[in-house]
Amino acid sequence: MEAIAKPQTGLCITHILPIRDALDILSGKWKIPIIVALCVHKRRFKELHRDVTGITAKMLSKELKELEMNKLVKRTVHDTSPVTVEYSITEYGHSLGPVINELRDWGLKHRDKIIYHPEEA
Amino acid sequence: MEAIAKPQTGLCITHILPIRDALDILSGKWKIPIIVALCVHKRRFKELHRDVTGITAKMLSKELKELEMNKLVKRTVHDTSPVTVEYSITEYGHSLGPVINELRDWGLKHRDKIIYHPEEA
DNA sequence: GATACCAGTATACAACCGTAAACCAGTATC
DNA sequence: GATACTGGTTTACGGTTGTATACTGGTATC
Repeated sequence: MEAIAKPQTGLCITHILPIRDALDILSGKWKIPIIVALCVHKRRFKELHRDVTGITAKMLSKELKELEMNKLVKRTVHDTSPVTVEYSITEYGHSLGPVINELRDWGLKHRDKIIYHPEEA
Repeated sequence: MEAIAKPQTGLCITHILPIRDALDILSGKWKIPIIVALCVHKRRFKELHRDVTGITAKMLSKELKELEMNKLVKRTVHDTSPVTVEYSITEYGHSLGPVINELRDWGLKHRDKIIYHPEEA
């Protein structure tokens, strides 16, 4: 790369990099649906598997691990028999609320636009 | 990739589906960086290729087509020689502003958290 | 003993995302 | 003629994402 900083370097640091950070954590088909489901109330693995429509056990397991690593979701093992595992959203996970709300608002508006004005520029 | 996801019930319709719609359109490594770059000012292909650090021509071409299909970006061909092509953000593209701002805010806060409180729950 | 539920794993596979590099036509400059 | 600019496309390839199916071990129920 170049030794001399490009003019948009400032733009990158303050505008693009944090967005990439956020997208890295939230990307993929399932993470946000899982978070939304857990925001309503905590759930066990099989309950999540049923409630997050279409996800496979492998993906659910993988996504939950990543969300736990990022401190967005908490995994609690209860010493019952058989063992039950409970997933809940952390306080930090709740900090995603505004992001999720904006995404949802935009998605709803977009859906309206697609349905009612499909050909409009 | 479907423009509109399958019909479902309750929580899904009002909360999860619109988020999926939004993510379908914005997903991937490059779309939001491209939109952010174009928000600053319109650019030609090669300029974008230089300014969106790391993207390949193939991906840039592909992403621009998808963004154009979704009316977020406008492609204008100028009858110069050689032909110049100009990409600009549409008014509809600007409607993503709040989403991008929230993502950026959260990404900045997350970065702070990772840097200053890496072990905290 | 047979079945079912719990929380996942294991394996195999397909599709998509993304990279690297070469290549195209047309115009202009050296 | 050689090179470089314009805006891309083509080919080849690897890595990740995501799906499908089967399976584990322990407990409880029928």
